[in-house]
Amino acid sequence: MSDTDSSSALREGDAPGLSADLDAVREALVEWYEADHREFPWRRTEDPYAILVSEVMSQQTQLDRVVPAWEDFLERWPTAADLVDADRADVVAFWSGHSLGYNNRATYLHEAAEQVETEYDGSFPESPGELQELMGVGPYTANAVASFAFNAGDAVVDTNVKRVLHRAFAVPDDDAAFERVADGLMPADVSRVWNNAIMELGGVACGKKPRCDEEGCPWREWCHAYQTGDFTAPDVPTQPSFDGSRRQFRGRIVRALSNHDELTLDELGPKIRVDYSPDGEHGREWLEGLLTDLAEDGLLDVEGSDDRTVAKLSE
DNA sequence: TTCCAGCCAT
DNA sequence: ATGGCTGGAA
Repeated sequence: MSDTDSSSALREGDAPGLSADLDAVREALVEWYEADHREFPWRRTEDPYAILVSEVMSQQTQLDRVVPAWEDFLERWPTAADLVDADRADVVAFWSGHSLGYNNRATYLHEAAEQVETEYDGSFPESPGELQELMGVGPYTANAVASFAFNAGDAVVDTNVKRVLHRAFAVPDDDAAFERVADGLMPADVSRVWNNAIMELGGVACGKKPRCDEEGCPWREWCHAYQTGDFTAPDVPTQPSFDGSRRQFRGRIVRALSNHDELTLDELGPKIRVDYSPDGEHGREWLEGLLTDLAEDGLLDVEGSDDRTVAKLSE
């Protein structure tokens, strides 16, 4: 169920292609998932901390690349209490060192662990609503953790689920409609297996390139796209190119500082771009702007000014 | 080029 | 409501 619209029934036009035989649709998906699915290590635990770590890492990062990072992370900080005791600089350095991207997610995770320790005495809340109060945890992640750790989540709606619902049941490309249909489709008290199953379907059989027959999609007999041959997916906004972007330089700064403890502007500049010159277009002023923003994101500490400015990863 | 289990700040 | 954040791989 959505955080914003907790008890909405389906509306006219939400799912013109949804079969009347809801129970058959539901059963087919769960049976398909249980018969065969990818093995990820976080699917073998019910520890909410371990699951939160996997979910935060998985946001915009391919799952195969998350596996080794997740294993290393939990070996280093096995519990939320261990993570709270860690220096934030070490958590950020770990994140950067494992090429997980979006370094501020490392700070969110560290902050969330602190919230669990101080506000919940070390034991995770179980409801999506409370989970969503944790730093870095939005509607998707709250329902994922509630589902996979406690079997107590509402239907998740991510890009996989949207694509599946849009194709299978002709749900219009509208967030509220996706929420209502996802809710209406999920059987009661099975959020753990259900949310795994529907995302598995979107990841394996109903990806950008559909593999309906190869993967034995359980919904072929009801699927609007399978019948019409129109596998259009909801638009995913395209990102501006990464090369030469501001994000690229933020990433390089974090990586440089995780290797060098602390650096002045003129030491750091040449490490992140070959054409750095203190008074040039990409000089101290430019670099200081990036550092200030990174500091506001809680990733860095910056002290001093002008040529004596020194940056390091935050404590 | 485009994609990938989103969330936060404004 | 919109922009910013990351980097490896297909």
